[in-house]
Amino acid sequence: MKISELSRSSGVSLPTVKYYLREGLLPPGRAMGRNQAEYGDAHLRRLRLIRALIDVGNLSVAGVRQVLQAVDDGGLQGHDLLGTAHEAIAGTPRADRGTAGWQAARDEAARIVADRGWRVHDRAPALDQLADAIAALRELGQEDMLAMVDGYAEATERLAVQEVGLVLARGDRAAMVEGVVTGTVLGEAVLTALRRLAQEHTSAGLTEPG
Amino acid sequence: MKISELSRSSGVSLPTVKYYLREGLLPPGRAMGRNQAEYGDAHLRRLRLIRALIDVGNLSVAGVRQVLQAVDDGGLQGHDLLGTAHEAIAGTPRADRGTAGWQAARDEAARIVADRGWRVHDRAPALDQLADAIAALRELGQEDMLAMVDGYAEATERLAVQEVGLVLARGDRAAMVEGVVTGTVLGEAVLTALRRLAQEHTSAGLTEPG
DNA sequence: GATAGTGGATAGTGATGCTATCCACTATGC
DNA sequence: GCATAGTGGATAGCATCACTATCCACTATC
Repeated sequence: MKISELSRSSGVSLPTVKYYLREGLLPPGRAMGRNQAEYGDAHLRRLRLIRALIDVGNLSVAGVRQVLQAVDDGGLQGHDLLGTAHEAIAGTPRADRGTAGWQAARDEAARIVADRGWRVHDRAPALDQLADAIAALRELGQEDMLAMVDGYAEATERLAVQEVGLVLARGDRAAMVEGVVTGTVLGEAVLTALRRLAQEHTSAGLTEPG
Repeated sequence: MKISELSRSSGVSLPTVKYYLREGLLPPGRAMGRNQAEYGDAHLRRLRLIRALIDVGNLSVAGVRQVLQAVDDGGLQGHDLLGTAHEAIAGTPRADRGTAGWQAARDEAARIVADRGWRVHDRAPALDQLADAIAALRELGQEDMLAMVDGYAEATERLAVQEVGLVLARGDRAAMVEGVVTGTVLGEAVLTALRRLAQEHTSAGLTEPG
């Protein structure tokens, strides 16, 4: 497959394909001459994955690169890969990390996790993100919302068992790796979309006469 | 309170406060003279809300403006406000909407919702987002992940009842409005952070010997 | 009366994610 | 065998976004 065909069959514009090649998101094709290279099905798949991570998962190009490097790192096991994926989707940290209010929220986050008996790395980016959200809720005087935390934790724990089981069920490593990435990023997109729909339905039912 | 004090006590730089004023995110202060205005507690609260939506909720400035306009629109009831919030956080749509694969995914999304008996507006942005994610999963050959959809829907439905109940429990309209916005946006941040932590815990437990 | 600060306007900045153009060269179709 | 379309590679340009900086005439405050 030539680069133009790769572009056509993926729906990604040719300059953009070249851009991804430059940025190292897409591995170079097999060189067939000075100015000719052959791209395969793996490239097409990879290109689709890139677009999904960017469009659906809202990852930055840099985040995608990080994820893909982890995917390509044959030495990485499932669990470490998950950590890398989480780091890549973490995004820019809030400015107020380090203030007293944030530290308190961070402690609260650690306590929530500990109370559940969850064993997570204490430098997990998600802990900081949880602290960000808790700090913001407190700062805004919306602490009553924190009553939801238990429900969220309970639900996500149950779901995580299914999710991890699903990925492990695949058996071979390559498929598991892809499963971790897509499960983490696209699964999140599915979950939040469903959450919004559920909210809409429930809010209509509880606040309207019909 | 003068603008400099507003800046200082919110932690937002003065040029940025001016920028938010220009952009209409922050209402102008009460003019006390040609070049002097008075800002109150409401401005401080609003500024904190803006930062939370931007930093924690990953909203764009335009999205924040949309949300805040809805918040300030006294005529909007709880349910419509929720819709507006969902529109504001929707972001840029995927390019491939309209392809056959996407349409199929969109139909699937509609069916999932219908099977649950959820009554949602059929132009809800979350339906398109769900379709985006489903289409991406199918395109990548990760359809086995769709087995999670039931679990997600079940969980989010249960949570939505609690969430909506929590907001309704507030009684007065202004507090409910703030609750909808923070519950939607910051609640999502809390949920996804917890999801990642739960995954990490579960993955460690199921894939490692310890 | 000096000075620091104000609201308002306008311009500049850095990052990001492409997009466009140019180049020397080559596969391909006639 | 030769025109032409396409190639890999390099470099430059562009639009958007979220600020950030500067300037201004003016005024509150010490």
